Amino acid sequence: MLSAKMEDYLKAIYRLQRDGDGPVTTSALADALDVTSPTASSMLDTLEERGFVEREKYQGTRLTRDGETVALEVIRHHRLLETYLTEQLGFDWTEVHDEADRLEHHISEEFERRVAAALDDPVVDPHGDPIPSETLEPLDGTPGITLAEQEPGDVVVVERVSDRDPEELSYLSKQGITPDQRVEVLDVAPIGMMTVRVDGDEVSLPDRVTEMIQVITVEEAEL
Amino acid sequence: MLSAKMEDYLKAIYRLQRDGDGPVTTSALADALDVTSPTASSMLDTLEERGFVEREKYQGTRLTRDGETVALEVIRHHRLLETYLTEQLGFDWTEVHDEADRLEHHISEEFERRVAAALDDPVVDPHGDPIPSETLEPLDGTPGITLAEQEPGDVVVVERVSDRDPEELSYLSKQGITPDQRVEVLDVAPIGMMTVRVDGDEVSLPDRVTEMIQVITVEEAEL
DNA sequence: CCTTGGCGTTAGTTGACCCTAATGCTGAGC
DNA sequence: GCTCAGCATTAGGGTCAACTAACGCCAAGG
Ligand SMILES: [Mn+2]
Ligand SMILES: [Mn+2]
Ligand SMILES: [Mn+2]
Ligand SMILES: [Mn+2]
Repeated sequence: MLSAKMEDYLKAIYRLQRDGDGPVTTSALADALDVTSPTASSMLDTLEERGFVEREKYQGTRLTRDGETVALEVIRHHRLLETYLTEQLGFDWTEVHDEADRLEHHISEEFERRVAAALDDPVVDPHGDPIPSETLEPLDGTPGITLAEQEPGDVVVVERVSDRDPEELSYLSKQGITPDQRVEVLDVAPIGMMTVRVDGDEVSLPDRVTEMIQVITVEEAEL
Repeated sequence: MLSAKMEDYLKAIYRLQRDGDGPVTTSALADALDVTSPTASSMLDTLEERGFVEREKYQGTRLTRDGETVALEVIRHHRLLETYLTEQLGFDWTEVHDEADRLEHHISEEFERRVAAALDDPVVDPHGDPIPSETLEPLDGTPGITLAEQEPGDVVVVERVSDRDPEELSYLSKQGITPDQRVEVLDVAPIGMMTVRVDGDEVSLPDRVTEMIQVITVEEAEL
């Protein structure tokens, strides 16, 4: 069987592969997982041996279909758990990430099925992230538009908010920036910052944050 | 922090200490955890070093107050999880043990609180086992009466059914032997077996099973 | 084309958790 | 009081997943 760590590696490779272009470098992976390169490198050996990744020496790593399936499975667990903790157990949706990040490795398929059923088979989690189906079909990999790309006067609707940093997430939530929220861009400062209007209030956000907020047009949102 | 294994050791020592009389022998512990004696012995060294157990060389092991607290914590997690899985997620109560046995080591205190609240702070789990309080007060250690001790003609009410063996549990459940069920002893055979009437049906059970079924008198049950 | 800095891999170490084989203790029966 | 069986501990090893230190590759700049 796979250890929790191995699942974390596969999940991280999946993300990096989706966000970047070519194969995933060892150091990017090490960075994402907060381990040293040698540690990542030797784990990659193991994962290759078991058929979850393919590597070209010095040239980076790609997931095999098996590896992608495992990654999608873990992501499904994670997002179902976040949804469940939020909607059924009353967790604040800014606080669920760590809990889901641990439990995703420890629940059974039966647990997964029951949770999905209790939630009526949801297709997105509370951050707006898509939940892989039970059959683990690959997710649509097209990047989507971010708030950072918008210009003054543009009005868009928040689709997804990254859940990487709980503090950031909590702050955004307090400012009213959550999925389905309508946002108007007021000003783009040349110092890597943007001011938007949300629910009547003005909020300023640095680029590193607006880049993590995925949006759709108002027209798309009405569908 | 404590590993899942360490928690399992402490839980096992707690049980053996409660069921037996004196300190827990290394081989009994090894048996319970399905490891060899040397393995158990060296884990006990570690647990002693960390202050969770006290040992007298060759004379056995006892939990310290800290060790008991950890054991109670894990047992609380286990029993809350079993109750939650059964009552809120629709698991069959014969199938929850393994799931709870893994998850008990991985849920946060926040998760524990939310689950307890969702269940209205239950005091017994679906097998009839008492759930330690949030403050982890020691549980009442008095043994209780078992079905095995009853004689023909006695009528009692099931209080607790052991959840150690899922198959056994499933069989008993199918026969209607669950907490709060009234049972009449019809016959005690001299070959280590007993026949009882449950809900109109006759059921025969070997001693090793009736010893694991804790009962109370009909009068006690009415309180 | 050769150097050099950065990244990747290899080698060796550690800690957790398991094993088997050998040795040490203890108490019950002679 | 001695013996010996049974249990406990010690010794020695293995695997897994992390680490640090050392070494190898490679591409960009001189
Ligand atoms: Mn998340
Ligand atoms: Mn799954
Ligand atoms: Mn149980
Ligand atoms: Mn707890």
